Amino acid sequence: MKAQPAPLPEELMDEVARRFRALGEPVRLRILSRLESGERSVNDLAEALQAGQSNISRHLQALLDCGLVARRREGTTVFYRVGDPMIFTLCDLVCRNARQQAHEKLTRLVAAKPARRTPVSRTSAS
Amino acid sequence: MKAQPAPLPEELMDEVARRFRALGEPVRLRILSRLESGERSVNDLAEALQAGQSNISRHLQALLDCGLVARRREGTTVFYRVGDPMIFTLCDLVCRNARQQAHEKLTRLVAAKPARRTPVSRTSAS
DNA sequence: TGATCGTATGCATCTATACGCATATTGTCA
DNA sequence: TGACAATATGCGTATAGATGCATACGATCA
Repeated sequence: MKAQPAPLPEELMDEVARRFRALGEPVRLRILSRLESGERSVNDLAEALQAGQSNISRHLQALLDCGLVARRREGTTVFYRVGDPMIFTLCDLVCRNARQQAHEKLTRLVAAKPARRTPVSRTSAS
Repeated sequence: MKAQPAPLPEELMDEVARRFRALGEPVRLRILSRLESGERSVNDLAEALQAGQSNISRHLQALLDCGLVARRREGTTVFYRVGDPMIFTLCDLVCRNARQQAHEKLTRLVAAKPARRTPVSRTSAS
């Protein structure tokens, strides 16, 4: 009777990684960004993002595999839409984080006393 | 001097992608999971995760580059800690998403075909 | 100063994946 | 049924990244 608190089941962790990896691709983020305002067809996206149709199709497939988007047929065209608005919450959080760090970086640069030329700028970031 | 109207399209999106990509690696997620309970040394993590020391060191470096972890020296050992607790919010969200989808998948399977007889109740994680 | 411990890194290898091109597949219409 | 439009996919190539091994680097201590 092992009532493990189950920190995180191996398998689930891999699934989580899969999703993060899906989001870790600029093109896919751009796709999702476009989908924020509504569903789009593959060609729409390919044109808007200046990318090959097959390329976009594959990226959409990857997002679909993770359930990050959903799709709907209408004749021969397929419209993709965001599968879970949670995505944008994620992006907002990470975005804030990135801005924050960029800001800190600048602050450190300015704050670092511009003494004589640094011989070997040691990353004091430890 | 160019005064961009949108100060965060391309470049910031790439930064966001960088962070998601950093999180899109099972080993790194496991590292962060271990760090949730407090700071750990490289060797600690390597042993706990049954991985090579150099491997863990590199993963930590990758996380550090994104500011997802921070570090502190104490003698010859280096202790890493979580850089922004936001990480766990992200993981929670994605985790929920993964569970949800797993559940839906099961539901669909059951609804699709009234299986004549449940062979063995599969461990429905949720 | 030399020995040692913990960590970082150069190098080689192997796998994953992004991309373009051509083509297959699927749905619609004349 | 044939032609066409939109999407998906097989294949080859190029690049990124994960991993292990050996080793360099940095800090501590005898």
